Amino acid sequence: MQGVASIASSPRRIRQGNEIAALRALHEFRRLSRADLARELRLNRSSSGHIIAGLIEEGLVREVGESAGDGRGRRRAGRPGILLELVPEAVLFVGVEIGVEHIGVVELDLGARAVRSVQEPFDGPATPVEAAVSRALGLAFDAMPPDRRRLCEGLGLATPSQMGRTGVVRLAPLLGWADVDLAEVVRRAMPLSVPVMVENDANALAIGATYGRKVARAGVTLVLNMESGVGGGILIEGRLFRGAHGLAGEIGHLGLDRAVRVEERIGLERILADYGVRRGLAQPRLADLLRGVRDREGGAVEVAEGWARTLAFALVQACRVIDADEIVLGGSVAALYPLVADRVRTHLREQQEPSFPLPAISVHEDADFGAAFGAACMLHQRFLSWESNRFAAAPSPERA
Amino acid sequence: MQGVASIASSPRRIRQGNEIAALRALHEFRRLSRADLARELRLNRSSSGHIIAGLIEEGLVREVGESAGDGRGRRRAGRPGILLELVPEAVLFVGVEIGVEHIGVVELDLGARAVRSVQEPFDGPATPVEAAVSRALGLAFDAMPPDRRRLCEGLGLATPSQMGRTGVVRLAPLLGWADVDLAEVVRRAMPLSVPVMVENDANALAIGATYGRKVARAGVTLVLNMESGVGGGILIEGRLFRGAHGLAGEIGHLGLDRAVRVEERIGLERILADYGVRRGLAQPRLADLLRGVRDREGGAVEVAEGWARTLAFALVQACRVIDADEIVLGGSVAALYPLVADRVRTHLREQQEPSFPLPAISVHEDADFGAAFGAACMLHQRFLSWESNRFAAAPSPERA
DNA sequence: GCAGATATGTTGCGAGGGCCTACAAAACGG
DNA sequence: CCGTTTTGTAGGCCCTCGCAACATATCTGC
Repeated sequence: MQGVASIASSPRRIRQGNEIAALRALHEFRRLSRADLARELRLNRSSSGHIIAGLIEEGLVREVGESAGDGRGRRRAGRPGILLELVPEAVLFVGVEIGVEHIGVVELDLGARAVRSVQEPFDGPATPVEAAVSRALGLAFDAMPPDRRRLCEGLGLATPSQMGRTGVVRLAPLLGWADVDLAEVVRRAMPLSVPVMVENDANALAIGATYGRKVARAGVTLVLNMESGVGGGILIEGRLFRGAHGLAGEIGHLGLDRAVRVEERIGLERILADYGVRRGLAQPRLADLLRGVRDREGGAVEVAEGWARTLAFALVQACRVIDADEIVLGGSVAALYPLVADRVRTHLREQQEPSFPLPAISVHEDADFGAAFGAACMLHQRFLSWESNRFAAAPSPERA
Repeated sequence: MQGVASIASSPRRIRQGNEIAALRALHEFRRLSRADLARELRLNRSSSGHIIAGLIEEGLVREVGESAGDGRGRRRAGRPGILLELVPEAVLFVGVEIGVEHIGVVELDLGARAVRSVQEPFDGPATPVEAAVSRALGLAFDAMPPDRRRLCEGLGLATPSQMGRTGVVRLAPLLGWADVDLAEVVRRAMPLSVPVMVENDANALAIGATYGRKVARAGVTLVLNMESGVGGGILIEGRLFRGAHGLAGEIGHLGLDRAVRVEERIGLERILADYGVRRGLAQPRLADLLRGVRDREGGAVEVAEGWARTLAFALVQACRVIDADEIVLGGSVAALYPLVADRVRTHLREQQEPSFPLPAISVHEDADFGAAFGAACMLHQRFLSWESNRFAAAPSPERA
């Protein structure tokens, strides 16, 4: 899969490439006729029909009863096409998150929709790798009926770890892991033989928070996950940018100056502590702070203003390096953003050069299963790419 | 060239892809036999031979008199292969830099070597776009004999401008340009019809400083251009990462804190001014500072130490965002680095978390024609890619 | 010096895929 | 009701690759 060789191709790979392109187009546009598809892929109508025949045979695509119509009921002259769509229930992708305090599982269908999700409390730091993986896989597969299991086409695992491209964990301070071949541990513990991918939770969340809006959004997106720590992930043209060691986007570690890091100022713990001191509360909760800001309560407003200032600084710093045009805020602390959005924008505008375009900022809702969902999305994306193991039994036998 | 369609392929595109792969492999490894190439591209020997026959026909590849041998003279048993190489003089790429004080031109051959370079003084701020472009193209083509012109396969232009992917300049404060379709201006002024690419000078320099070591280096490289201002560019797997607006990597604009920017501390002007104050010099020169540091002269050493500290801070900040594993320092100020390399590394280690791998740092020499060279490299890279206009007259006529 | 081993380059054949053309089918418009 | 337009499908053609076989060129060991 590296460099020069990946360009070369054999006649059979043509077909594979076109099948992938067809599946992606159907995922992106939901419903297309064979003729639409031919235009989209710049193929001949007859080739399009032939490819679709194969995919229907495989059970991945089906004809929709309804006939075409131009989206808004407008019918053009001419014979209407037979609409095609992916068969959502044809395959299944499982995403698992092993967190510090909980384990989560999400099942994704071929339409990249979550069809099931479960969560359990979990004591991460007290659990060795093998036990944690075993527990997580148990939650994912034990209750799954065998005929459903057979539909599984991949498993993604997200954990708060620094890990290399191949799934070797260098360090996971929050879980007490170090130098573990996590992907290998998972593969050994898997009850079925499907592709396994592992990824840092912030990176997985970044994928999940942006996946499916458009399959490949042009531009650069920075996704933040703001809890006690502040993690992040970067997407370039819809693909995750990991950096050299999987640490790209970890803007919580940016320095405000040489002494203080961003996450020590905008993380959950710090803003709650600040709020507690200002209001004389022993155990302040985020909900209290949010209500306080909404009610323009003294103390809460100051905390929110400081948060907005520091967040803006961090975003400006990050944008100067990666020039993002979109920022997505996730994690529980992100709930603060809508309350101080204009303050953040003001600070952004003040700190950034006038000529530098400001990024669009949005909040990612429904992040409950964020990392697990993202991990499953990684396998969905993989299924619709050259790495898909639909071609595993394909031509080149000299490949390990 | 977007998303789904680029995956689709036809038998003719297979051949094109394999020709590209062959050219790239020959560029990367300099000399290969047909059998080597077949292994490299994972093709059959016979296919490899057929592709090479086509490329020889086109005049892009030739057989080398010498026979194989395993690089170090070691001959294996068996019939030795006939070595092949690119024909450097088969084509030509022109790179042009329009700077603030000079115009530069570089000619690149198919081996990505500079075969000619010219430079002229130039008054950038006083020259309107059309005149500047006309002057630059004149320098590039007026003295070029017609049969050499015909070999030209593309022109790259680097200028200190913010510009979009399509070559529209948003703003070029140093040249006084704004909202110009620079690529279009160049195309209209071109004496020949070849692909034109325009790029920000820091980005072009980044490409030039890293091009050709390996065609596609794995990992993330940050290239800095340190003069009065501090610009930068980012390469991911050997490809330029522009960001959403072409501003990625501009780490001179990073904030040291909310008030001061990095380039105000490590840029040429500032360190010379500092040095001048400390030594009571009216017009200090960089050479003096360098000598001072080498001689452990008071004042010079302090300036260098401050520079090292700030540079380290900037690099740490950038690495926390993009997780680079390699940093290349360019521009005249980079000459300071070798004198304080261990100080920089100490500061890096202190400021970065212990678990974060430090990037390798090197200095890019011979940056005289850096941006022009890089601009030419962009077209060399393009020629060895799908965008190559060798396929322009190819199948799809419905493409604009 | 010579046979065997090993690797290269070339040739002919076959398979698979997409393109082109032609044609039937299914709507719409007057 | 007929012409127009678009869709889906079938057959023939061309292209590219893989495979197997062969001639070629070198090394190795006797």
